[in-house]
Amino acid sequence: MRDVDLERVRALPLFCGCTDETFRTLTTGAFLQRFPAGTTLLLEGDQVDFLYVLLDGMVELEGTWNDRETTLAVLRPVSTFILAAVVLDADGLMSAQTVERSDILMISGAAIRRVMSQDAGFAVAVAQEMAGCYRGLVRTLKNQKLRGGLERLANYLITQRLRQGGGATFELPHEKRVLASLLGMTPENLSRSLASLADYGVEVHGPSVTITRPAVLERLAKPDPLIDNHQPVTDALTGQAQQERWPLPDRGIRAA
Amino acid sequence: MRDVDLERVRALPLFCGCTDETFRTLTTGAFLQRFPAGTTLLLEGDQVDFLYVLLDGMVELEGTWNDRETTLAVLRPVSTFILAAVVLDADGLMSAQTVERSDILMISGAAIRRVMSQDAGFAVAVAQEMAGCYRGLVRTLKNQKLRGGLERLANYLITQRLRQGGGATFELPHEKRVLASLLGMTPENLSRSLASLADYGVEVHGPSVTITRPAVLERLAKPDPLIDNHQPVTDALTGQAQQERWPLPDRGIRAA
DNA sequence: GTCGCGCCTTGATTTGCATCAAGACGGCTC
DNA sequence: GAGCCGTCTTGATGCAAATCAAGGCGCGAC
Repeated sequence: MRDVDLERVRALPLFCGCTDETFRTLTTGAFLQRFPAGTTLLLEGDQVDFLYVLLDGMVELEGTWNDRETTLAVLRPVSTFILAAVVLDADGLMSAQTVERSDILMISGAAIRRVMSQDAGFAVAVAQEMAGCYRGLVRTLKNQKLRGGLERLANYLITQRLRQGGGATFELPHEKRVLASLLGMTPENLSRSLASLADYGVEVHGPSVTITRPAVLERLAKPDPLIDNHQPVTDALTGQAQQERWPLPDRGIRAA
Repeated sequence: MRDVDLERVRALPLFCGCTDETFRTLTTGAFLQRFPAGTTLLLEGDQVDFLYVLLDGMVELEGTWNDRETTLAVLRPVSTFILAAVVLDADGLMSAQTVERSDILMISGAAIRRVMSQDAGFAVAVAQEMAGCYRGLVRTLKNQKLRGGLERLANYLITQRLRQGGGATFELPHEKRVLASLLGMTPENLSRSLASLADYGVEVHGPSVTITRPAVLERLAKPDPLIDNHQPVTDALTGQAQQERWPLPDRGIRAA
């Protein structure tokens, strides 16, 4: 495994608080693998033996029931996934497959569980990461239960705009059918909803979206910091916990 | 605080792995309080200063947006809540209110965060509890996105039957309007859905439900271990992590 | 180039669910 | 007891979303 990759992993919130020894223990048994697009990494119900760390590419997490299928999340580097199943040594509740060719680091789950009880700093980092993932899901569930399809889409666009720098034009990060599934609607309905957002200043050309009147769109979307995480995504902030900690600077002051 | 209450807390998965010193640190600063029914313990967006432990009574967790409201969970003793916000020192994403008169132990969040980095056993327990909560939410989200209202209700009834001993007759644990909100439907629709389940051998008299032909109901509900957690609730198994660990007996053997 | 195959879009139709409205029932106060 | 309020039920209606169906478009294979 290349040093540059090791450093990227070491910089993850999940690993930056652990001891060198812990990190060495975890990475010596680990291996980095490259998967082509469309590879199924993990099937719902499978025993989970590894923690996965996405270093490059894109991964989709999905759930199925009764021949239906839904996208639960789409991951970008650098992210870890199925940590919860690893912590509890339980079966995975979702499937994972690559969307693009992806570089993925696989770390022994047994090693992670072993090391947690020896390195409190690492255990704390795992707890924080899990808490961040949990809060992300709470947001998703509220989004799903409280908003209608058009509102979910409008808020998604607003969030994307901010995450991609806040300019008027940005790119949809996935295929539209994936986006539809993520938003809990059919591709047909996503298409229609995008069309009807033209009235609110949204122009769509293929994967490129331009929001001409943000204020108008916001009046429809009613974004809410308790549902939408508008944190800008920077290189410095990876991992679910960090994303949930924002905006914590002033909290730190309050607590001090 | 009474010794008998202290012991119940000590026996929680979250606390039974920590040192005596950790436990003493956490509980000396804590206080037990009794709240009447309908008390709001915590409002969405509030800063969270305490970990709450429900010792007696019933608590509802809810989320709101744009004058809409949805129930995210209903808790029974002994449960902890808002652990994620405590771990990350973040604002709460949901409101909490008592449904019945409730005895609730409040433990300093700052103390919890402090103690985590000193007691690896405790930090591991927190990580496991968070992982269990996370997996519970994944199940909820799949339930919500993949199934229709009638299917959610049918599966809810099957789960309740098992949790209450598996007899043909059992009781709905909450008011029907709360149940409706939990299942993501209106009270009107819950009423109609219950009525239409008569065709599948479900008899309802007030809060009491009888399932006369479980096989027929299951053919409609198609329960799935990756969505429905059919673990029987016993006194020995409290806490989200433990509930997610079942059925682990044979996993232990495989791993050995 | 031409074919074929996904993806996306658009339209027509049906279904599921929310909403609106009214009434039944039980528990409560006075 | 009468009156009231909240819960639950039932029916009528309207809207949102899924489904079904057809066609356009981009792109790679050959």
